[in-house]
Amino acid sequence: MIRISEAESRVMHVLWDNAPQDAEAIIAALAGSADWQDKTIKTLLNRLLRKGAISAERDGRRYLYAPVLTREDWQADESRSLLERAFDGRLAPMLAHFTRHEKLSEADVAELRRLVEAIERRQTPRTPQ
Amino acid sequence: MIRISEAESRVMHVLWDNAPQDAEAIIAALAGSADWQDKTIKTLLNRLLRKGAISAERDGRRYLYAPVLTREDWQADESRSLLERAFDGRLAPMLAHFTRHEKLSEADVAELRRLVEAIERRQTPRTPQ
DNA sequence: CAAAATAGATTACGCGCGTAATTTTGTTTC
DNA sequence: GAAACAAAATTACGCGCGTAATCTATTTTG
Repeated sequence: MIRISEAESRVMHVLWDNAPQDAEAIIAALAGSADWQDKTIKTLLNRLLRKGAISAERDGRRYLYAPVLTREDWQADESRSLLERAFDGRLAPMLAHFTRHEKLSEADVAELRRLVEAIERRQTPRTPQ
Repeated sequence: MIRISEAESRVMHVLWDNAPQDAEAIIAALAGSADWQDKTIKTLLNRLLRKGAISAERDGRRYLYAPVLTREDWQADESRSLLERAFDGRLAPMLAHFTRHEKLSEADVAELRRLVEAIERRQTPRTPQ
């Protein structure tokens, strides 16, 4: 599993939103959110490359970078890590935590209800045939 | 916010399950799960002390350690961190991820349904008065 | 073509972490 | 009381991370 650091993940977000991009564009995209020198971002790009989290295709004198690790796979890795580390792998307590401790908008609640119902339909066919 | 490392959190789990305990008991409790020398665990205890995550009360020639950081607070910190880092702070996509990608037992689903309904009762009183 | 600019590659450096070993201090035993 | 033991305190060390600066090679400009 490709493990990326917090700082590296911020660079990944830029590429997940739009790829491929060259270093200059990535630096520009991060100018607002992160207070980093351009060299810092180059370092992060190189580390991501070495880890195989992104690819680099030469384009003249520059490289075009693109994600290899997908956002979904990374979210899955991080989520599973939290689940194991903090909730002993048990999903229900974790979901209970989120619903109790995070403020849910009405839209969140509606979404959650839809999810539950979708799962129930898939999992426990209520009236067979 | 008290930040503890992965290894440190394993020591915390022992104390969350049972406190106070002396170093020897903690070492014994970890003997099965972690493959650590006793010195390693002592180091982790000292780091947790310096961070203020645990307390140590002298008891003869030993210390009795107890959590200061609670399991619930730590779970909340870690959960929020994941939510921000990986899901841009938006809860619905995160919940969707969990329900889609993790295998839910029937008990999980039932629990989830109870949660949704509890939230709905609290949040959107369906038929006022 | 020489000089300047620039993208990328290499190197840097302090800090926390994982993983202990060594040293000190206080207690128990002969 | 000296020796042995044990618990705690201190020190160690390589690695990744955050955060760059410096070096190198190539392109652009005058």
